[in-house]
Amino acid sequence: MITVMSPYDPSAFPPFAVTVDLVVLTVRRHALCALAVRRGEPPFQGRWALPGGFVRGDEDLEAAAARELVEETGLSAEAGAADPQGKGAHLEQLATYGDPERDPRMRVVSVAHLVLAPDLPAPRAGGDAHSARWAPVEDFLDLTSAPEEEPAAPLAFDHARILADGVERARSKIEYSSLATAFCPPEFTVGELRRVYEAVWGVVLDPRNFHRKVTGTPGFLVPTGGTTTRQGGRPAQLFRAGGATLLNPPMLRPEV
Amino acid sequence: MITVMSPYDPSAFPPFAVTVDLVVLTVRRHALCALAVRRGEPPFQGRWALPGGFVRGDEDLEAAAARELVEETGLSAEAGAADPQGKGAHLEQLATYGDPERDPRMRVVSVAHLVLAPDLPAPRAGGDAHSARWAPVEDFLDLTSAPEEEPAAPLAFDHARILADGVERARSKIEYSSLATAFCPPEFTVGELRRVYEAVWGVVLDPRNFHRKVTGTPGFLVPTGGTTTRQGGRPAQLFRAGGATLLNPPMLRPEV
DNA sequence: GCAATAGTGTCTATTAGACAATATTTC
DNA sequence: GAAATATTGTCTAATAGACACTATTGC
Repeated sequence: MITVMSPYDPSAFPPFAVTVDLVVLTVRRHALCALAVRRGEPPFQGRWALPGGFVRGDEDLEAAAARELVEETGLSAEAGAADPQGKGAHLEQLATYGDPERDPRMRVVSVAHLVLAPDLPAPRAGGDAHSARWAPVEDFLDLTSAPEEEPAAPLAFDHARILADGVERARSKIEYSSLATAFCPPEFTVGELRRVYEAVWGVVLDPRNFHRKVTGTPGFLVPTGGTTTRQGGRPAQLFRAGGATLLNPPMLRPEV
Repeated sequence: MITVMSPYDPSAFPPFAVTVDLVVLTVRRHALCALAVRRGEPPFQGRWALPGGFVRGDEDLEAAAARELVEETGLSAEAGAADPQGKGAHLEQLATYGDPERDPRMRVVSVAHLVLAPDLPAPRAGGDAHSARWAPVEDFLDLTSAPEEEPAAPLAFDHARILADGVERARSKIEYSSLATAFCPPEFTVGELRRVYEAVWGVVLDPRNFHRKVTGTPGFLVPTGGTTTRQGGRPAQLFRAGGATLLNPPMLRPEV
């Protein structure tokens, strides 16, 4: 006999676990890197995975993501348009993954979040994660077009797919938003911002046209008055992120 | 005493219900319209709501959304890049809503999906929804900037927020993708496509520049050879959607 | 004829991208 | 001085948007 559930009767529903997984991206040494933790338990014991964990019974999804972020990295997160000057990292919801087979133990729906952070000291292994590390996203994804290549460090569960979606979101979003500044420290130079774009897109940009473009886009950058020579060469002006979230005109990714 | 769950032990997790909700959009009579159903049970009995329902225990999220769509509208859905010629409507995941208070009865996490469909005959009331209707999105949202205005038909739960997010997704996505064709029948004219953009964006576009732009964007439109006079005036060429999903150059929304 | 819609052509202001030239530091 | 990076300027090809004009239907 088949029992038809009343569609809005919440007393009869299949049991789900809900988790948040985090795609935490940063730029280090000219490469787009993701945070991974090593799994200490089955399944996929010993494999790298995205940080994450269960959503608590009285906790909002975004709060759960922010809590996991603090536990895994010590980073405080600021969601969405809040925090323009960037004490905390940028956090936004990415997508939700609910294939019935994605966790071999039971039905788990994972709400993935994307975090963009400035270059950080080595991650602290949070909670019971045996270890944590930053690694170039190519190590996990094999973004080369050679189909026979396997990723150097295959991720557990469907986390490679989630990471790929997060990377693609970051790559497209820095085109039309000021989000690239989330990868920079609170004060940064035009050259540092350009190296963020170059690392995330994997391209080389003309420093002169880039400079003219970003300084000419209203609301993108605000000069702080200071200068720095930390890149060598002529001292560069320091900027902080302006209030604009949507860039008009957008930055154009070359060779599309 | 506080019990700390092992972060990856799925035998200890708070109970969640997982639903899918649908933002189904179409263009009728020059207006962007959304599908709403009238709730037959508490809470919010008698109020309009987005169609949706529980995800089954062995069902993928997207499959659940497609199933609900068929049940509520009879529309078949084709996800993502599949089905370029459009028997089925376009379906994509929108976002996930999990505020602990969003359903007064218990913890419900809803994975909202966005559906874009051509103009359809009157919706058939599906399942136990007492009635269903298309209504201009402004009826539910109050997109006028008058803050004292209340929506004509306030939606149940957090569905106004979900609908607003879906409308914004549709508005931005037709800029840089060929998704506007999802609002058109399998064969359509440039003028019909232009009226889609005008309705979704709420603007008036120059027919001459629009024509030059869309016919000059590679992969956007493919002429079928036929013509029609269903709009009156000089017969217009018929087109179907080309294979391109990303438009380059993008369509530009005026007065941003 | 008039009204309506479709489609082409032309002009102009703006812009993306190439690249020359200059400025200011460290070594 | 050489090398590195920053910053400004100039040129050119492409483009968005305004809008004149022609084409083809129904009435």
